[in-house]
Amino acid sequence: MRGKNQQTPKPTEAELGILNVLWERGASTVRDIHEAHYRDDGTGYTTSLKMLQIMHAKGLVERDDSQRAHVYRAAISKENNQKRFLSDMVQRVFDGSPSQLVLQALGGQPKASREELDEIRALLDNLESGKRP
Amino acid sequence: MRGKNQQTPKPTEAELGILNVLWERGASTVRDIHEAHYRDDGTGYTTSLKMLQIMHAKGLVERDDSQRAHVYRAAISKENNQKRFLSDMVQRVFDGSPSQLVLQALGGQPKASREELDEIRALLDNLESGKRP
DNA sequence: ACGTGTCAACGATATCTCTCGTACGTTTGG
DNA sequence: CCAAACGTACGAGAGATATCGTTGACACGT
Repeated sequence: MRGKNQQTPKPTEAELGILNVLWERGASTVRDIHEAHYRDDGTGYTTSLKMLQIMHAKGLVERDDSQRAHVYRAAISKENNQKRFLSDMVQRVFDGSPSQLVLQALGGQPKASREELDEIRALLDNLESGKRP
Repeated sequence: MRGKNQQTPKPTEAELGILNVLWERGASTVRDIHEAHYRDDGTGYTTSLKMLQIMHAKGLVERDDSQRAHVYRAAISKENNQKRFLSDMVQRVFDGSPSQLVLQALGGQPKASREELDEIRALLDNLESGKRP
């Protein structure tokens, strides 16, 4: 089905919520994920299950079905997913200019702390001094 | 109409494409927008029209219907929309940490030019010296 | 006055995402 | 040994998004 597709599709809203659980807890059963993420909103267990199945069909998660309760884990890394969303957003909202995004992000309401600013500055120094292949 | 709901909904994918055209060209007729944006993909004219009508109903665009060919213009600024998307994304993909987004954006593949890096550095200096909301 | 072409308005449809109910198999406690 | 609990699979269906066809109004040249 997806033999040639080099790229997994971009996760949807609900899928992202599940992926966040997997990135945080590591490999988990459907029950675990459901308890951790859908505790309050009254969502049914089968909804979680269906989500995982869909995500598995899309290649977003992998699973170990050797046990009765299948164990799912994220098939893409959190950082990779962040880059994916980032580049999509740069393309669609920031005219393909990453720095424009950075400027807007730094000037935004949720202010970055002093430490974080320093961290960013450090990264800037790193980028400027050594050209990384 | 401006009393209670001052928040326009977040633009969808297709709506964003149209908004980009409006931000670039300024106020335009449906025909203009259609020619500029849907030239290649064979999308019909009525599709463009319908999108503009939907966006108008949502408050994403305003229009001047004094002429026969109505003239549409964006009802939200590009910068505002960028902030909107940015904060949504920070929340959903970056655990609410804007600096994490910045770090990922700077470290990513898409080249950030020397000039852009300097610009970012300048902004950093600005942020550290004087606090201006 | 009339036909031709452009336009807005509206409804119908296809597709995607998310949710749940039901069916059915497996494990386990009494 | 059997029933209750737990697990997966599957399909139906609600809601949103995007696309298109059709209809009627209006302007303009001849």
